[in-house]
Amino acid sequence: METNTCAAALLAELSQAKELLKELELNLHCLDLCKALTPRIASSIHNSFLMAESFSTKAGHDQSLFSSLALRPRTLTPRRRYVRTSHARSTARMVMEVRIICRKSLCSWRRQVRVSSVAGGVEGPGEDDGFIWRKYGQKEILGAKYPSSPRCRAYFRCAHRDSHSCPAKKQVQRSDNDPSVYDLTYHDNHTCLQHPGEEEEQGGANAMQRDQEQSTAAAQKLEGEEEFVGKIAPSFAPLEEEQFFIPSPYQFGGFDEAEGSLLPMEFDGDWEIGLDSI
DNA sequence: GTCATTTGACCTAC
DNA sequence: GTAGGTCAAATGAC
Repeated sequence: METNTCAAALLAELSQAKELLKELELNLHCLDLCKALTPRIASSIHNSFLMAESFSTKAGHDQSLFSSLALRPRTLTPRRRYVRTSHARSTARMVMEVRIICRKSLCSWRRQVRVSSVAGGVEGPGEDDGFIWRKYGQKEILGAKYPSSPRCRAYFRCAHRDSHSCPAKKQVQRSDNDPSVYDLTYHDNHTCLQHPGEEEEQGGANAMQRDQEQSTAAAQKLEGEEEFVGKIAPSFAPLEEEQFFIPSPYQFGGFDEAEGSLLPMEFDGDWEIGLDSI
């Protein structure tokens, strides 16, 4: 594919993702619409990454996507940087927005859980999502609105982190707007349910069944008893800098329509615009 | 004795 | 320098 054609296709895909995200932002109050939009956005972003990856692989590092964005080296010092043209700037802004959205909306997500006043402490709802968590830290948070409440955020990781290398984590913090509401921020998905470890394999069907039951219970909890608020709204903070860098490899998530859940996937493409690491 | 939690220290990004 | 996130030794519960 010719360079300009590749760039145009990528820009079109990114534009579509941006439009879908705007639509999502406007309809955050409508859960059904959000659910419908999310896989379309994830698909569009995924396609963009695939395009960029194949583009980059085909054209080579310095002559790849970013040369088509009219990025030109200002200096050939060990930390090469690029000065962007206006066209490149708008394109780069789009890429950066997608990156922010990937990080904020797909790698992590947040929901709020209303609990009774009986439940005290920053742990709040505890293990009510059906997963087993281990607390590994607690931190005081500045500027909390309710000084009487525990002004801290508790950090939990999946209890199967060691045995299954499960990366799932969550943060629990009392909401500033309503002390009876806890903000739960999740990072990464559970892999322990999808990849049973050695002890389950040795233990046979019982352990597998237990995991499946736990998974089902968790799903029922998520759908039923708790108040789903939505994913973190994407941020579109204006870019002030003339230069920017995108780290690589970059971890982002994808929406599995069949599973109805967010799945982590590793992007290992070349997205170093600034070549900062050279 | 084992395991989970607590909490101060440390690390890293901004 | 500061704040957020993580580590790991100490502590407590069973």
